Amino acid sequence: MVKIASWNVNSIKARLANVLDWLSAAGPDIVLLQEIKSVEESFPALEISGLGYNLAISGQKSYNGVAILSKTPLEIEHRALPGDEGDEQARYVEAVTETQAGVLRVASIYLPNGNPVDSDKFGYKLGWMKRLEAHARGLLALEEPTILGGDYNVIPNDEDCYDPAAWAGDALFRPESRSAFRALANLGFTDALRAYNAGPGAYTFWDYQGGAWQKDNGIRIDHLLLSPQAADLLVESQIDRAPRGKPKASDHTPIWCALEAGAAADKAA
DNA sequence: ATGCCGGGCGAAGCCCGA
Repeated sequence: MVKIASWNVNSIKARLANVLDWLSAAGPDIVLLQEIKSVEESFPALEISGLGYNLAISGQKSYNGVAILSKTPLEIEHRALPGDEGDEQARYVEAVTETQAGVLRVASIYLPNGNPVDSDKFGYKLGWMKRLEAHARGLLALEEPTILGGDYNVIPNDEDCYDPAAWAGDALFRPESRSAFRALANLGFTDALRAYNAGPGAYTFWDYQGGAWQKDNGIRIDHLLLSPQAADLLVESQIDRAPRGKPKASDHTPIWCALEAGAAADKAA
């Protein structure tokens, strides 16, 4: 079984102890990190490789930054999302790795927030999503097990939000954002969590403010999208709430899925 | 609640996040 997780850590330096604790406790094989807020040179590589992980990093000073950790060696395919050479923000890294469930292609995605919606940030978000859809179309044509995971900054449906009315108009909830997310998913991806968990209350983010965690005022914005070949291997997917309740927590908590070779054959039998 | 927290930067106070 290969366990693949995604976690927006909101600074890898501020979160190092929490991240090391969780890696040791949960033992994921592959981890997609977002908002590391670090360039590659100052990423705590020694500490993380000490737990047996190989690294693929697309870093940036102060903002953004994504990484892939994997217990099997990584071959980097892309350090940025194709389609705009002028885009300087570190929000995408893609690699392939040979696991016991076969060769997997994984991408760590930090999709732009897009607020405020009357600024060019919203246009940047929607443009970024268009580029992601175009790239994902090409990835699907490869017919490989592929996982596009990360902080999508999109609340897909009303049930993914504690109070839809409070989020109406927000860039995470605007019809344009949700429509773009559906267009991507509808190319043929499986939302791993929703394959195993129906209904409301499956949140991955709780604001630091207003006691959101204590009140469970959460939203689901971190997603694992699986190509058909990856979905055939899917055996489980969950949100791990434990890290959000720890001291000095990130405002996001990890989401993970498990893939197993021969899962489709087992399901059919 | 267009920032109540929290992080980066850098050494006060602003930028940014969702």
